[in-house]
Amino acid sequence: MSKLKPIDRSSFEPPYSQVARGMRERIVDGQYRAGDRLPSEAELCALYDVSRMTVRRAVALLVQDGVVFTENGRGTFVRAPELGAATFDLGSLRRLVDDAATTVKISEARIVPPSPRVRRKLAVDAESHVVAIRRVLSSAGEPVFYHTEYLVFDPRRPLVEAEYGVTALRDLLANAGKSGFKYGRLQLHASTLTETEASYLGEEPGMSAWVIEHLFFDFEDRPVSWGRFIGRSDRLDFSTTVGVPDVGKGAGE
Amino acid sequence: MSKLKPIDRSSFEPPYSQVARGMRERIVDGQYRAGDRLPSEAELCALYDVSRMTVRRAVALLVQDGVVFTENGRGTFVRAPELGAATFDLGSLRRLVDDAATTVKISEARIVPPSPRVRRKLAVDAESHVVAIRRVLSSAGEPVFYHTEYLVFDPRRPLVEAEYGVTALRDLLANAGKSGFKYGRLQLHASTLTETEASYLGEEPGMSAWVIEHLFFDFEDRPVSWGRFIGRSDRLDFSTTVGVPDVGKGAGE
DNA sequence: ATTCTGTACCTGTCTAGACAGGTATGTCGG
DNA sequence: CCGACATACCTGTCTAGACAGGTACAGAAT
Repeated sequence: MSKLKPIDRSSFEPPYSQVARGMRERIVDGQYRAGDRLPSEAELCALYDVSRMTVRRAVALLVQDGVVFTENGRGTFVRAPELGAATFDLGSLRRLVDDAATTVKISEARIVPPSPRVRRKLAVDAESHVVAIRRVLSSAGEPVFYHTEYLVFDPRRPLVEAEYGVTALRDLLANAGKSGFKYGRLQLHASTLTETEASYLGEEPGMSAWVIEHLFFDFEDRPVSWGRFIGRSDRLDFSTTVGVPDVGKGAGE
Repeated sequence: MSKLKPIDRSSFEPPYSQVARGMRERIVDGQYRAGDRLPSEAELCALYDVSRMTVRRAVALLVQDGVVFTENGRGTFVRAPELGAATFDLGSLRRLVDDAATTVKISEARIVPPSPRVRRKLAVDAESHVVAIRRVLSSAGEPVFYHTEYLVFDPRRPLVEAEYGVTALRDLLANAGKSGFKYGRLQLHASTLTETEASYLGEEPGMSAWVIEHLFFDFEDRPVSWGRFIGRSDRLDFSTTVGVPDVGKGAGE
């Protein structure tokens, strides 16, 4: 066990990241394999000539990435890639909305009495009203997603037209900074296009599609917005990796 | 700004977790809202009477959960819930396989010449052979998932029958400890059941379904296993939350 | 009025050491 | 043979302090 890769103190990359990258490389190389125990923190301190907190931070990075796991009193071990540990994110949906070539057209925005389903979702009675918004998201002129949203209508605070537009959607998806929501629940479904949805998207009914259902709550835990994104299954990319595919990504904070 | 909740030094919950929970509660209460700046680390040190590293660990927990974000030189701010930041995991698939009521039946396991698609996925030529495995996962007697897998056949190392069975699948999904894979790529698709798939699952063709496609690589970055899980869309739960739904979950390590 | 600069404040990073508690293992006494 | 105990090693947690570098703002120089 020798000091194979000493820390470059003049580098812009801080030591904890260099240590993490070094260990990651050894795992990728196969020097340490699934189940193997890594050198103890004290040993790594000596190997890289850094303090223990720095080593622990490096290890914490690898733990966070699912590359290794620690057991109290035993050591740090390389984790085997697990299919069940995979996570998928909505990155491609976010990219779609952030893309300049994406346009949002509001096909409908009016105050309606709530349907039974909307009543149940938004926990409102039949006498109240909701704002129904339907949008079509297009990328490069081609319709990609059909979005329906129902907002609890508050007659005391009439909303500005702009709030239903593109900005509101962008705030919902990307960083809002200021949104009236406390939290939201999301569900991902596999479904098929109805005739209405297919007509909006220029596809054929029965085609397999994604449904992203979202329900947002205000600070009093009352539901205020319920809606669904519906789009062709090939327009959203849910792909991910388990294990240690490459090293390049471990550097950024 | 007073010491509202002093740290309980006799509690089993370590101080860093108590601090994180305290700040989380204040955010949930609406005391701090999206965009607001939290007290600086030095202020939190004084408020809770702990060292700065303890405060930083607490903040790091909240950052990891997406509750707050930090900006160098400016401070720590409450993050607004973003739909685009949502992540989905395969927890329900893992639970399904871990469940004692789940059975795995191998409907086929034999050495076959690879189809063009399998040849492409596994990067093998037409002269080589692959092991084709088809499994049906049932929960409480009811078929839930249909799994097809193709393994590169290595004649030098004939595999044990058991490796194709339930154990191999469990290792693939839950913690394996020792697997021959270095990493894997996963893709989630929305699709519809073909006639073959529907017959295995006791459903009707055309029904919307999940497809989880997986491709695993060995330590020489060569693909060794390609396969797909196919199942009814209502048998996998892809639900998640954005923002701060509740406080109870912040305690565990 | 504009630009530059110092300063206060903030997060980011690192150190050296300390104690607690879990884990594995060997030894000793029964 | 076997259980109890001591011990070495490991990760988990915390402290007090230090320096670096980014940010914002007020005041000085132009």
